[in-house]
Amino acid sequence: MSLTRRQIVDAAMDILRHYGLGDLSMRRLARDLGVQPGALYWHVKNKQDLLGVLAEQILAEVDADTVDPAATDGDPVRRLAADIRTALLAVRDGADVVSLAHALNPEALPAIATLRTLLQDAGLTDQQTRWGARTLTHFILGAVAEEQTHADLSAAGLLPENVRQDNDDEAFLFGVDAVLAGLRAR
Amino acid sequence: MSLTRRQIVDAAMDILRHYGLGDLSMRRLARDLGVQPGALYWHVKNKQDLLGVLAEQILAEVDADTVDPAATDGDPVRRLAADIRTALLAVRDGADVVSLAHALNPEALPAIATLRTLLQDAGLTDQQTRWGARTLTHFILGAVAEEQTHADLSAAGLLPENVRQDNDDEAFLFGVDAVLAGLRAR
DNA sequence: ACCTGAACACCGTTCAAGT
DNA sequence: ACCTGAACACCGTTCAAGT
Repeated sequence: MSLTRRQIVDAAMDILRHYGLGDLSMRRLARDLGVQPGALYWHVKNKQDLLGVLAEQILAEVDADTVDPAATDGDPVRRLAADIRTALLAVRDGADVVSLAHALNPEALPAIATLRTLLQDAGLTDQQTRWGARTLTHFILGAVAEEQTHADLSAAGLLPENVRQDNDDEAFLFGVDAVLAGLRAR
Repeated sequence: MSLTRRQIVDAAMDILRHYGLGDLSMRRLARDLGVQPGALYWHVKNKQDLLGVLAEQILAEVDADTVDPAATDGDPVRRLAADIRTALLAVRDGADVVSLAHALNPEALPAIATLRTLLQDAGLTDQQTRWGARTLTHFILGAVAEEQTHADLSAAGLLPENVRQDNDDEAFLFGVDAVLAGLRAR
């Protein structure tokens, strides 16, 4: 049986989950698959391309939950933001991976496109929707990336003295709510 | 005359300005300075340390402007945010460099600490201040990083089809204002 | 069609040894 | 004190040649 794109993506996801983005190299990936590095390039354009696929996969189950319109608890945007955060936290350096992918190709991530749709539905103008979605996206990715870096640092060695252990869940929702309140106040 | 920490930092800043973060390697830096790579490690702990110093320098002139309390035009937080953005935009990949530094050591960047101070002065509670500052910081760094990535991509090759050329200045201030309005509505 | 072998052009960091 | 030389353990990517 020959190597598969799926196998490559799965092995990459494994490295990400267990060792983080710093350990995810094409060579390490090839080693894990028992194959020469060059073999990967038959199935995948390059590393960026691979990271893009990983980013999509990290956010994949988010939309499934969100399509469900029956949930009546709270603001839908708030819920989607929380779901995205959960998905990012489920994978080591998830926020960094998605940030990279998002930087190179926004619009490619459905979960984030959905943010827009929901804002649009809430009755904002087109421009408010676009800029509002960008504001929220930057906040979400930045906040979770900080959480994960913090977690990595305190797991590995010392983090620089200040162990300001804020409640991350609360802080996150505080930020989301602030942005949403601000958007509606426009 | 022997090599100096200052020379190293200045040469690094030069590479950053003209070629970007992707070209800023310790070996390239050594080559530019006419010295062996190992020599750098006498003056600088490691690359992360160097990037931290660069981040501080990128944001250095921001505080100078902001200490001036005589300016009466508009919200001081809004002005500071705009000043930070300007400082970041002045250097290639400035937002990425500062994001890296901020991830590894928040509190180390005075300009960003000032954001907190200003929010505190505006009469928010301690928690609102901390979380509000985080929200704003993530937005600022994320928004400018996106601007610069976009600029890099359109300068280098093709950016993926969608040349959504929004007005970045307006979009940025829109985001800042939304967050600020949201904070005050709490 | 799919992969190996081998190369090209790089990295960050350490450290004995020199001056 | 400060730097060189040389090494260690890596990178991403390409591509002729094999099967």
